[in-house]
Amino acid sequence: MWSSVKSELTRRLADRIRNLYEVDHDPVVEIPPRRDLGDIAFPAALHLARVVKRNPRQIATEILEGLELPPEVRSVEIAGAGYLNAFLQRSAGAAHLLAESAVAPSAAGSKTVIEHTNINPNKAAHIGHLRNSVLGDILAKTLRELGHTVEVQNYIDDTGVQVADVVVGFLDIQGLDAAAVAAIPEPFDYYCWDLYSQVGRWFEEDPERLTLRRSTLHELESGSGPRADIGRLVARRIVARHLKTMARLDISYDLLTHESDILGLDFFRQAFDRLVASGAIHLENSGKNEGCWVMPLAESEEFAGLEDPDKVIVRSDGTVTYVGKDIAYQLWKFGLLGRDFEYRYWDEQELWQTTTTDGVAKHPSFGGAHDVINVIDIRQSYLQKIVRAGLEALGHPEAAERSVHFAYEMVALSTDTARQLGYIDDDADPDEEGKSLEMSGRKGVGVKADDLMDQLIAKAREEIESRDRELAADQLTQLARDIAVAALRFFMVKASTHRIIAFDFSEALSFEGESGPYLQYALVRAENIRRKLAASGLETEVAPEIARQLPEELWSDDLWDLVLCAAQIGDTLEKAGSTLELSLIARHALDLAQKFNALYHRHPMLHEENEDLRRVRLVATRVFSKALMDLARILGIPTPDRM
RNA sequence: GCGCCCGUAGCUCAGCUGGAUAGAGUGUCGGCCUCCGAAGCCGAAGGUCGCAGGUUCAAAUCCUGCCGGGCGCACCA
Repeated sequence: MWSSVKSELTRRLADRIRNLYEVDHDPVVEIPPRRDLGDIAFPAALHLARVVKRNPRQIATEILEGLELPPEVRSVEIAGAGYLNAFLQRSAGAAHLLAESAVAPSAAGSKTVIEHTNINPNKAAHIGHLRNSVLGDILAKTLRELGHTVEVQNYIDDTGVQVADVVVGFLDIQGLDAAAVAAIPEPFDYYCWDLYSQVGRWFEEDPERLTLRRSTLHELESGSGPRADIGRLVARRIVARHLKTMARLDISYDLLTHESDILGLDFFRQAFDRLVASGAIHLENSGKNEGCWVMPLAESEEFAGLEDPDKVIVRSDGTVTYVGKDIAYQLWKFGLLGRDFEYRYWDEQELWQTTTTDGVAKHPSFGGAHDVINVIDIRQSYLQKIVRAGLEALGHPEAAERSVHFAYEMVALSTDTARQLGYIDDDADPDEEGKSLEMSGRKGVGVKADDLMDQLIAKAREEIESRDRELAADQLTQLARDIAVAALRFFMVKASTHRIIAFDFSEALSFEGESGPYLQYALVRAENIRRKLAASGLETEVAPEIARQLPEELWSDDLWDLVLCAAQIGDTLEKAGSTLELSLIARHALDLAQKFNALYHRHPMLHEENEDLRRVRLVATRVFSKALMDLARILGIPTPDRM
């Protein structure tokens, strides 16, 4: 009803304006700041003042005169400088929201591939990775809600430099063989976290040692030899850990795609031949890129001003850069490569993954997307542009157009947190005061995702226990987890994508104010009211037909404001989906919860004698719960009924 | 050097395609648990919207130029 009444009013207004002034005007829709001003505002008269050369209020009067109102609209008034403000039928509007969801799938079901997480399989996941995974997961849920078919892929860079470095650590520093690496106890990803930063220092001590990285990288790419064996082992063990970490946050995937399979199945060779044939890349015969296959970017406006106008796709030693492999992968995602992976099911992890040779005959169909969204931090914008340029060069401008880079800013550590963890000395340079510290897997600087989860769960448990909730042990465990998940996911999604998050322990561990638990608490209260109503033998539900008949004047502005806020969640999801600004969903959820919590103290239900008034309040509460449950589901925030 | 992002209350941030008294959270101070759960609510204090121009009936919002901070421009990803 919300969107239909908006568009109907807009249409009638546009008609009226055309008849009156013979101009085509597309009326802007706004929401007035207060309910006493109205529910939908049209500043059309203000915009027309210049064209029509008349006082806005006068124009508004002329438009309003003879404007036929849709049945959902009670009245339209002129306000302020010349706003046309519509007031909706409140009982009817609320009844409508009781009967139907405020979210209507709009997409036609076309397939979207979302790539997210993509953590290098050589160390534990840290909170920066969590931002990626949480955003990717919420994006997938949002698009599904809007009617898209979504396939989530987690790309495993198991043949890259980062894995190579850990292999060097095991083999050349620690002198371990594959069996010994396999025998290292869990948490294996924590072990590698330390080893990886150790390798970095080891290389710095003697740059000659970098030849070991090079030869390891070669072996990883060819897939045979002791270094390749250890590489595979490391990648598999780490990925298993990452999946477990993500599962704690209810994040899962449809498919793991391995870079090694892109190489093993000659995906890159396929793409390479086409890149050469199309002239998109050429072999450099001189200069600093001598012996490399490069993609010239100088002519493209998008890449203007680069220090080096060429991007290396194949290194002089014959190995392929990440971008090269990613072009092949991107082609496959669109079904444009002309070949497919083999697939097998990873039983322990319960998900499909690509493979090179031992695939099974029966598997779901993967790839072949209409749209592709890559969730990757903003620092990789340059590389993502090159991937798009590659698609374009290969004659797929439409695929390039539908390749979206969902870029988000980094997670850094706040000064306080960095100091707590010992990354900054207490007597550090005063100039550094107040500056956040960038995390670095290479340097071993960061907060591990599992550590944060553990702390959140412990804190939640403490909070619950302090309240004497009389829960069984397993209920307490479950609830502590639910609250921790809510806190963490909300923390990651409430920030705008273009903002750097300065991660601060005290802020992340707060369950008050703008937090996930705040949302849960509002829902718990709403549910609790219904339990109490039931216990008193009162009705806990109002049928839409009854709600429609409730006296209009019982709707106070504040109660109606909550309903109107709930009516708009569909708009927010649409906007979040189209702009990739998922924080809008979090903000809207907060807005709902804040409004409800405020009403909660002003409009008691149990002790209200007037049956109709009680019903109006119950309707508002039900509409609120439904809307916030919808948003919580999309945000991946669990909704316990007690806490 | 070129490109992108940020600069709004002590701190962390909202503020949508210009529009109705610049809003939250947190912190500080003061209230509210014989009354549907105080992880909550109510109130107070707190802002030259980085600076300077410009466009406009109207600018935190658009344009230009500065200043301050961050990031990118690898044979790492």
